[in-house]
Amino acid sequence: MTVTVRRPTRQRAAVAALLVDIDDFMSAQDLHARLRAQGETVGLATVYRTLQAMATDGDVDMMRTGDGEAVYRRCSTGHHHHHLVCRSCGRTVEVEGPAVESWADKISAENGFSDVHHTLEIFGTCAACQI
Amino acid sequence: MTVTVRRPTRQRAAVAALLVDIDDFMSAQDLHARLRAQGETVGLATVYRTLQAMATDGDVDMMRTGDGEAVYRRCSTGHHHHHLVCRSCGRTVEVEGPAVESWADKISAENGFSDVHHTLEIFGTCAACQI
DNA sequence: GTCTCAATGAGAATGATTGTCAAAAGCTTG
DNA sequence: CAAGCTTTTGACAATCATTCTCATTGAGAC
Repeated sequence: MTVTVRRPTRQRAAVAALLVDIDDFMSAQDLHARLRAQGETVGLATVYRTLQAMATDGDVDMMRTGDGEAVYRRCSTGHHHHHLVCRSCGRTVEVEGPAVESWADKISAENGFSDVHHTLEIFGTCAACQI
Repeated sequence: MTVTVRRPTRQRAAVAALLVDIDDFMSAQDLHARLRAQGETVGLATVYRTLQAMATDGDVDMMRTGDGEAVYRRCSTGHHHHHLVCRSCGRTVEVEGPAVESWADKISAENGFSDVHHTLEIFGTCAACQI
């Protein structure tokens, strides 16, 4: 078991803090811009590296928008879960679907696939945005 | 209802033909390189435009790889379906999951989301690749 | 304090994708 | 078939997110 050590730094703390404040998916670029706007001095490359590290550690969720941009969001639970995202305002609801998980496992097994992993996101318009 | 007219051209035919031959997901760059290798003269921009048009028309499936690159594949059915992709050899199996569809709809409705749409892909190692 | 190594940052580099715009190619009509 | 009109193409520039490089800085251990 490999345990990667991550040193706590001011930049890492700033990124984590902003992720707690905002609670919708945000791109690395966006996050960097906001940090700069707040007066924090953090390099763009650092934001990318930090987000990737946090995603690897399971501290944030990473998702791809329709045009392939990576967006991140603080993860409320360590559980495996999926998202229901409003395509208009970005509001996100974390959802779980045990049935989906077992369906994916069954399908994989039936086709001889092992070591499987899946991605599932649902996009729509939330109640507040469909006025 | 808007009906977009698309003119049949040599380039469009070449792309379609190659997609029939290869039956795994392929990126626009990759497709372009293969066409060139075959001696076809097709511009890269044209390949991108053609693939996007075909995806819009539902003639091919578009998916994003783990690193955000768009990959395309000929669609065997017009039905809504998902993919089980071997992360090693790229072999793809089209799968359907009625249960997943209804689960997604239910979850969306419960949270007040409308006009929903979802993405779901399963990645794993196929039987042939796990030797 | 000092030593060591991970972390940072500025900017260059990469690489996919899109935009531009003049030239070429499909239809349609005469 | 020719003319006219419109879409499509292609070479190349432009974007833009992401990664790389490498000298400098900062954290933790002793």
